[in-house]
Amino acid sequence: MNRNTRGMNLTQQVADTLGNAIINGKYGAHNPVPSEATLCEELNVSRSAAREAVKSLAAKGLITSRARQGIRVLPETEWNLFDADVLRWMRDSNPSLELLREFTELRVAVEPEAAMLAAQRQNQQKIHEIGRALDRMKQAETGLDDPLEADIAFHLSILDASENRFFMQLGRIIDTTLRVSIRFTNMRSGVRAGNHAEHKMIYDAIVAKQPENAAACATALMDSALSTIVSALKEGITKENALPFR
Amino acid sequence: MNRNTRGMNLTQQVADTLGNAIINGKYGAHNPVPSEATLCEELNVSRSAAREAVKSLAAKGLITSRARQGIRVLPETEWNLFDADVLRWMRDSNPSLELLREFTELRVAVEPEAAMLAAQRQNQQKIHEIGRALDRMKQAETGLDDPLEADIAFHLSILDASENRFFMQLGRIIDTTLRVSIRFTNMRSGVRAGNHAEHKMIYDAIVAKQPENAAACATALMDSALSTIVSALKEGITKENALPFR
DNA sequence: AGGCAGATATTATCATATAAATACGACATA
DNA sequence: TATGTCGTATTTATATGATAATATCTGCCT
Repeated sequence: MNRNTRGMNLTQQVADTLGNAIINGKYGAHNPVPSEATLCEELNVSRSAAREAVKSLAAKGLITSRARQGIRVLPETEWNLFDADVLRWMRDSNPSLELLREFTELRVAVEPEAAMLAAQRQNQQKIHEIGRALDRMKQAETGLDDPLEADIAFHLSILDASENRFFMQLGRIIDTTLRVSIRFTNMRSGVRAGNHAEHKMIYDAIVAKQPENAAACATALMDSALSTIVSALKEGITKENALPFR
Repeated sequence: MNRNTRGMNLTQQVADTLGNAIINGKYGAHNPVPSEATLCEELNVSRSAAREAVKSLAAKGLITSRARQGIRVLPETEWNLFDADVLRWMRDSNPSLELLREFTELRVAVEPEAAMLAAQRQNQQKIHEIGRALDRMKQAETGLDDPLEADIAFHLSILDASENRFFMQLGRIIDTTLRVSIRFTNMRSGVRAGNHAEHKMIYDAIVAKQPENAAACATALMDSALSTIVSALKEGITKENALPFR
C-alpha cells in the first residue's frame, strides 16, 4: 500500500491499493483475493478499514464478498468502466492502446451527438464557455496556455452544453482519459496548425444554430483521432514501446 | 428500511434504503443526512452496517463523509448515472420523462455506432445472437414470446456484437431503463407491425457487412423512439398522468 | 455413487473504545 | 475593527473483540 496517500483516508488508500491489484490481475482464479483476516495483516490495517474498502470496490462492481465464500473478483464484464476510479486504475495499470481505441469509439458516438444537442439547445452561457475554451486553444498555439488543458476544456464544454446529464457525466471520465489520449494523438499526428481551426468549425456551427453541421464537424474531428489510434494499432505499437502513452 | 430484502444483506439493504431516500431528495440542504449515530438508531443497525453502506454510496458518488462534517449529499452532477443502482433508484423514485429523453439521446448516439462496429467486426457467434433475438421478436408478434424481453435482447445483442467494452457495459444500464422505455414508446406509438421489420433491417445490414447502412437503420429506429418521447413531453405528459411509465 | 450431517472456515453483524479531523467560537493581537 | 491563533466539542475514522450466519468441505451412511 504505497501509492499516493495525499488527502486519502486509510479506507480509500486500501481501496486504491486493492483496486489496482485486482485490475492488474494480481488476484483471480489462480491467486484468489486473500481473506479479510489476511488482508488486514498484509496491509496492517484494521478489519473496519479493510471491510469498508471492500464494500467500496463491491459498489464499483469489482468484487463480491459473501460468507464462507471469501472475496471474489468479478469477471471483467461486471466492472463499472464508467467509474472514474476504475477507469483510472485501468489506464494506470494496463495502459493498452486497445482500451484507448474502444474509448475513442465511444467518443466518436457521443461527441457529435452532444455537439448537435448543444446547437439545438442554444444555452448561451454554456456556448460562451465553449468559446472561452477555444480562446484558450488559440492562446496555447503561442505558448500562452496549456494545449492539453485547453483541448480538454473544449471537449468538456461541448458535453456540458448538450444539457444532457448522461453526456455531462461522460465528461467526467472523458477527462480522466483525455489526459492520456490527447497527448498520444497529438504526439502521433503532430499538433497540427489546423488543430484550432477544426475545433473552431464545431463552435461556429453551434453558434450558427446548425446542429447537423456541428455534428458533422465533430465527427470529422473524432474520426481523425480514432484513425490515428487505429493505424498505430496496425503498426503493432504496443504498450511496451509506446512511451508517450504513460 | 422496508424495501426488498430478498438476497440482500443488511449493508445492501441499508444502502438501498439510503440511496433511495437521497435520490428522492429526502436529504439535502434543508434536511441534512443524519449523523452516523442517528442513522444506526433510526434503522436499528450497528455502526458497521451503516458505515459500510455509506462507503458503498460514496463509491457511487452520492455522498461524502468527513469527520465533524457529517454525511453530505453530493450535488446531482456527481452522481454516477452509469451505475445500475443509481439509475434504478432514479427511475423508481423520480420517474420523469425528462430522464428518459436524455437517456434515449444517449442511445441515439451509441446504438448506431455499435451497429456499425458490429458490421465491421463480424463476430459470427455474436451476430448469430442478434438473429436469435430477432426470431424472438418474430415469435412475439404472435404471442409466442414476450415482446419486451425480445426487444431488449435484440438491442443488447447488438451492443455485445460491437465488441467494445464501453458499449457492452452500457448494455447493462440500458437493460435497466429499457424495461421502462420500450413499454412507454410501444404504448404511445402502438406496437407497429413494422416493429420487427425495422429491427430486421439492422440485422440484415450487419450480416451483409454494410456498416454505414447498419448505422443508418439503427439511427432511424432510435430517432423514432426519441421523437415519440419528445412529442409526449411537448404534450405536457408528466409523471403524474403518464401511468405506463411506472 | 449419492446424499445427508456435522465440522470448519469465512464473512456478516454487533458492540465498544480510542484516535484523528475539523467546524466553531473564544480570545488575543495589531 | 479585522485577523490570526488556540481550545473545545462533535463527528467520523480506525481498531479490536465477540457472536451469528452461511457456504463449503469431509466423511459417514445408505
